[in-house]
Amino acid sequence: MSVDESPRTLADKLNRLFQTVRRQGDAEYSNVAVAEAISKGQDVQISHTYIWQLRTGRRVNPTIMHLTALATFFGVPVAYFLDDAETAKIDKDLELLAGMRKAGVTHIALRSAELTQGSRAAITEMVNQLWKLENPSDEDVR
Amino acid sequence: MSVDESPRTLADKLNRLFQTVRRQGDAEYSNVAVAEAISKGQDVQISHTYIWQLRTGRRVNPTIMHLTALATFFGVPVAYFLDDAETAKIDKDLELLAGMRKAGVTHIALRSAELTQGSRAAITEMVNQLWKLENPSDEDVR
DNA sequence: GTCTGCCGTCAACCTCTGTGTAGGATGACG
DNA sequence: CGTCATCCTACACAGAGGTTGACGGCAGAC
Repeated sequence: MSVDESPRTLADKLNRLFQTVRRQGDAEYSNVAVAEAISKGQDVQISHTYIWQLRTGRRVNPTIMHLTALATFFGVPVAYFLDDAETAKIDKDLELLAGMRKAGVTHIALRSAELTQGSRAAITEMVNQLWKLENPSDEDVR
Repeated sequence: MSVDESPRTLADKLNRLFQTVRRQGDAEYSNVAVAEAISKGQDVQISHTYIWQLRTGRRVNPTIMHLTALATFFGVPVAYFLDDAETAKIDKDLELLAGMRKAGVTHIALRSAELTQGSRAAITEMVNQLWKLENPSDEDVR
């Protein structure tokens, strides 16, 4: 894995954390140190062996309990471990959705939902036409 | 749990999703329906019984694989289940989100958000007219 | 009525996550 | 050199995560 590239697997992400988050600018935390710190600091038990398995990709499907414990220790949001393309896409939609409140689109959406099939189709068509008019460059739909 | 309060436990959060995210404005998805949809749509196996166990709080510590599968199905980021701040934020949009999911409306809403002010006004007007036509009894709601 | 289909519930079961424990490698200190 | 300490690695196994299959309840169709 090159240094300036985004880590992709869970193991990569975890290793990246070990590599960057250090105490006093010293050497990396050891698996044992992290396991002990978590077991004492939070009321979650975790073994150094298991951390090693996660780092080496031998185990890839931890429970949310252990994942949050690790995230908490390294001071990153849990989403750090889960953030993939799919999540990014959903986030984008949600962002747009939130912005729609201000734009007054909420009304359109909620009302449209209560219309008959035919009326909705008409609205869809109209929206599409207007959109094409205003976005001549973009060819296809998301 | 009161309706306008943010759900706290995993079970609560999951139930909230079932309650708000429905198809065609109909009844809630059944556990069986969700299990089948996930097993077919994504390449993740999950049993309806297990979904029930999660909803009733009998199991509280799922693996990230199953959690992401559920989040993906309901169209929310995985962080919804894990980060309470994120949960509160998303909950606000959930009602709107539920409205969007009804047939054809997602497209209308998302596209409308990208239109110019004038076009949006035109659409709004058209929707309003149609809505009044189809709902003669209701004078002015919401 | 009863048949069919789908639902939520339950308990027994199986799979795999996560642990205990120990081996080998390396470096610090005497 | 030997000893101690601490690390990463390995592997068997306990037990929690997740599944299977069956039961009773409830609605609609015949």
